[in-house]
Amino acid sequence: MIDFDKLDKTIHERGRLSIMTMLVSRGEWKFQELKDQLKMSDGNLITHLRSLQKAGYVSTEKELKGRKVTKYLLTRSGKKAFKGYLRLLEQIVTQGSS
Amino acid sequence: MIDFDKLDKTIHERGRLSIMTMLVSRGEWKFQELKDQLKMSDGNLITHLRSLQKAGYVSTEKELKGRKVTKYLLTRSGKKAFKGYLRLLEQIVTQGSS
DNA sequence: TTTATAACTTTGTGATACAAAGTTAATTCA
DNA sequence: TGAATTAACTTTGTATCACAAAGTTATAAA
Repeated sequence: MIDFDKLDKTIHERGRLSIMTMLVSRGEWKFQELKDQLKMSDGNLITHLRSLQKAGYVSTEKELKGRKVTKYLLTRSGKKAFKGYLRLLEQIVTQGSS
Repeated sequence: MIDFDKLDKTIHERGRLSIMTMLVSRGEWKFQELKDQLKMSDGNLITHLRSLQKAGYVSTEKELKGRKVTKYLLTRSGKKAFKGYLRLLEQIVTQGSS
């Protein structure tokens, strides 16, 4: 039996899942890029990013030169948590396809 | 890019995802069996089952003889929707593992 | 006919997704 | 220089929803 208690709720929510998937597929994303790709409102996006930061999954880098730009990236812990999440997805896919 | 808009919210929620995964792995489940396996309260379980029924994903069978027992099973449409959902999960897993 | 059980329904609470509008700081342009 | 623009927020309000707990109904066993 799959242990659904282990399903990470922070990652599982659609908005944050899409963010995590982007961050894992490419190292860094600017706030604006995430917003454009994911078509979220500022408020919604920042709130999800804050949840992910609060969970320790995401960190930021500010560009000191030029325009005010914030880049978001996965932490080591974020990568690990996402890997664990993916393992659970795999179990679901496997069980659902058998 | 994965289209997260296509992610079926009815299925994606943890409780209902666990129900759907059970139903696809074995044809029929009694209410009591689901409750025992998933450790949900009556109210929570029935509410999720109702949502799934409302979406047309789940149907019921009542035993006419003996005790009052209700069995739950996937509809054709539920199987199809779940397959679509799994395809999206596969995309996430693939993208996340590359 | 009392008791027990399955399958509900109802109600209340707390969490949260999301949009919209407002704020702040820095940069560019007139 | 200062007005306008832009990025990155914060705040606020709403609507949804997960979940638990307690109450209801119908059936069956004792």
